Amino acid sequence: MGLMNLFTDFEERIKTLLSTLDIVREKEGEVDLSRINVEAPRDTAHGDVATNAAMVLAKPLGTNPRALAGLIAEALGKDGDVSEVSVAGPGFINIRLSVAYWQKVLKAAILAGEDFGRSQAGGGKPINVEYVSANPTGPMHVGHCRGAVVGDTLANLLAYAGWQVTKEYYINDAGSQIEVLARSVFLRYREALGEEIGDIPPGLYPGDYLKPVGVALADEFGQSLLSKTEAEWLPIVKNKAIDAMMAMIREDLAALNVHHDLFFSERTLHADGAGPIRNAINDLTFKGHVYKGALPPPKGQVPEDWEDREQTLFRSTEVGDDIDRPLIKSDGSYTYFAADVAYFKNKYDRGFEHMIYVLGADHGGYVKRLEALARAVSGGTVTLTVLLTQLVKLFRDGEPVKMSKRSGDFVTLREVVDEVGRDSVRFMMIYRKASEPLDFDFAKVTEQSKDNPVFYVQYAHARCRSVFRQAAEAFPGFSLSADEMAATVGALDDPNELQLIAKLAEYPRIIEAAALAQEPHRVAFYLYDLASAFHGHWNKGKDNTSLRFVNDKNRELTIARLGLVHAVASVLKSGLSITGTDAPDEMR
RNA sequence: GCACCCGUAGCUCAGCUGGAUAGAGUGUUGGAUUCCGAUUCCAAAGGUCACAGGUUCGAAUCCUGUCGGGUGCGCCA
Repeated sequence: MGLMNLFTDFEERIKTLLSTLDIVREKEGEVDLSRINVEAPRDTAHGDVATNAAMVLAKPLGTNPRALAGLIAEALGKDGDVSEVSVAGPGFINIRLSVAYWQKVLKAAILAGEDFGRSQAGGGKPINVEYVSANPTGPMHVGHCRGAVVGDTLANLLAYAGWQVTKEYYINDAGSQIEVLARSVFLRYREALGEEIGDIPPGLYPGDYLKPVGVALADEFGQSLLSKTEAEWLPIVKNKAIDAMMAMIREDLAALNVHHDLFFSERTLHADGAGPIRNAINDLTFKGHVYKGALPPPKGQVPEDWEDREQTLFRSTEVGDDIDRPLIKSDGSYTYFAADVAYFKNKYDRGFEHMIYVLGADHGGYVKRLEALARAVSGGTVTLTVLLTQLVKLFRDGEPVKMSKRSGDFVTLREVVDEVGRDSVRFMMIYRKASEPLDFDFAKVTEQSKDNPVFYVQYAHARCRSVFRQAAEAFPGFSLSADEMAATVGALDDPNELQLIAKLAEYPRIIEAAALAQEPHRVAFYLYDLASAFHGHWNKGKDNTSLRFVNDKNRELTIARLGLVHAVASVLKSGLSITGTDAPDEMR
C-alpha cells in the first residue's frame, strides 16, 4: 500500500537507494537518515517531489551536497516511476513523476474511497480527548462552541489517523456553583407551586431555563419538599438539577454534531468520603510530591486580604510548574485541583498514555499544573497536551455583539446553530488555527458564496455528484463500480488532470501531519484547497470542452474521468466527515 | 511583577515542525465572458515575515532580548 502516500513511498525508495551507494556503505550505521524528508516543492515547476537528502547527508559523509545529489539523482533516474530528475540550488533533488505513477496513485485513491487518507500513524494507541466540560449550570453559550468543535474534530482526525480515541466530557458537578444551581431551582420549584417569588436574588441563576426544572420537581414531589430543611432537600434538588442541565447540554452538543463517548462526573471522585481523591493524594504523597506549607504571596500587587496559611501542597515546581499548588484548603476540604489530580489518575489507571485537554484561552494559567501533574503521577510516561482555543468575537453586520453573563443576556450555542446552521458553525470554528482569535460574523457565515468556505467545499462535493448524474443521462443504464473506474485510469494523461491527482495525493500526508501536530484546522484548509483545484479544473472545461468530465462520444474516457471525480468526492466526503459536516449530493 | 498565546500583502489569514524567488482569499488596477449549477474567468501591482542579535550549508519557522496586542495569576469552580 505504499502508493497511499507518495511522499513516504519515495522516502522509502530514497533510503533503500542510499544504502546501495558505496559512499554510504562505507559509513554504514554512522549516518542518520531520519532528517531526510520528501515533500512537494513550493513551485511545481521544480518537480513533483523534492528531497533534501543530499544536503542533510553531505557533511556526515564528508562530501559536498551537489556531488552527492548527483549520485543520488543518477540512481533515482533508473526508477521506472520517475520521469526526470534534476539537481537544483544548494543540492535539492527534484523529481518529476511519470504519468503512469500518477495513474497508479489515482487508482489507489479510487479503490480506497473514503479510506484513502486513513493512516496507521496512531498505531492503535489509546488517546483521551477531553473537551467542552462546560459547567452544568445552564445551556451552552457561544464561548463553549469553539472548544467543542476543535476538540471533536481533533478527536475525529486522530481516529482517522489510527489512534483509538475516547471523547470525554468532565462534568463539574461537585462545586459550590452546583449548590447555587440547586437553590435557584428550588426557587423555581416554589414558583411552580404558585408562590410569588419576585425577582431572582443576586447570586442565584436567573435564567428562564430553570423554570421547567422547577415544574418537574413540583410534578414529582408536590408540596413535600417545602417541609424539609435545606440539608434534606438540597441533595434531591441537586440531582434533579444536574440531570436536567446535562440533558440540555447533550441536546446542545447534538445540535452541533458533537458526541462524547464518556461523561465523567466529578461527584464520583467525592463519593465514599472522597475515596478517589484521597487515593490520588496518597499516591502523590507516596511519590514524594506533597508537603505541608505556606505559599509566598504573588509578586506585584499583593491581595488586600492576604493571610499566610498552611495548606497541603503539591510540589509542582519540581516538575515544571511556576508555583506549588494547594490540594487541601485550610478548612480541610479539597481544592478543585485535588479533584483534577484524582481525575487524571483515573484516566491514567484506565490505560491512557496520551491525553489531550482542550481548554479556552482563559484557562491558560492551568496548563503548567496539568503538565506537572502528568509528570508527577506517571513519572513522565504520559504525554499530556493542552490545546488552548482563543476567544471568538461575535459580529453582526460588522458590529460586535455585546454579551453579559450577569444578566443572563448571553448568546447561546443553540441560537447560533439555529441561525447559521450546524455545518457553517463547525467549519468556521476550525477554519483558523486554534491559537488564533476568531471573528465570527453572522452575515458572512450565512452567505452562500465562494466567500464562505463551507459552501465552497460542499459545493465542490455536490458538483462531483452532479457529474455522475449527468453521466447517467449521457449514458443511460450507466452504473459504475470502483473497480471499473480504477481499471480505466490509463486514459487520463492531461496535465490538468494530473495536477488534480497530485492535489489528491497530498491528502494522506496532510492527515498524518495534522494529527501529529494536533492541528485540525489543516484539514479544513486542505479541503478548501482541493475544492479550489476541482473548481478550477471545472472552469477550464468551460473554455476547453475536451476537458469536460462527461464526453458522450467517448465512454472509456468518461469512465476514467468519473474515477477522478469519484476520488475527489471521496476525499472531500472523508475530510468533511472529520470536520463533522455533511457532504451533500446537491446544494439548494 | 510573573507565566502563556499572538505580531506575515491595505484587510482576513495560510505557510507542510529548518528548505529554493514567503502564498491564498478579499480589496485595488487592467482585460475576458450567453456559461456542463455559484455576481464567473484570466492577469498585474502589492512584503524590512514587529525589531535586534544568535544557532548553520539555509530561519517567517528553533534560542535569547526588546517593543506592541490578548489571556491568566493563593484557600473559585
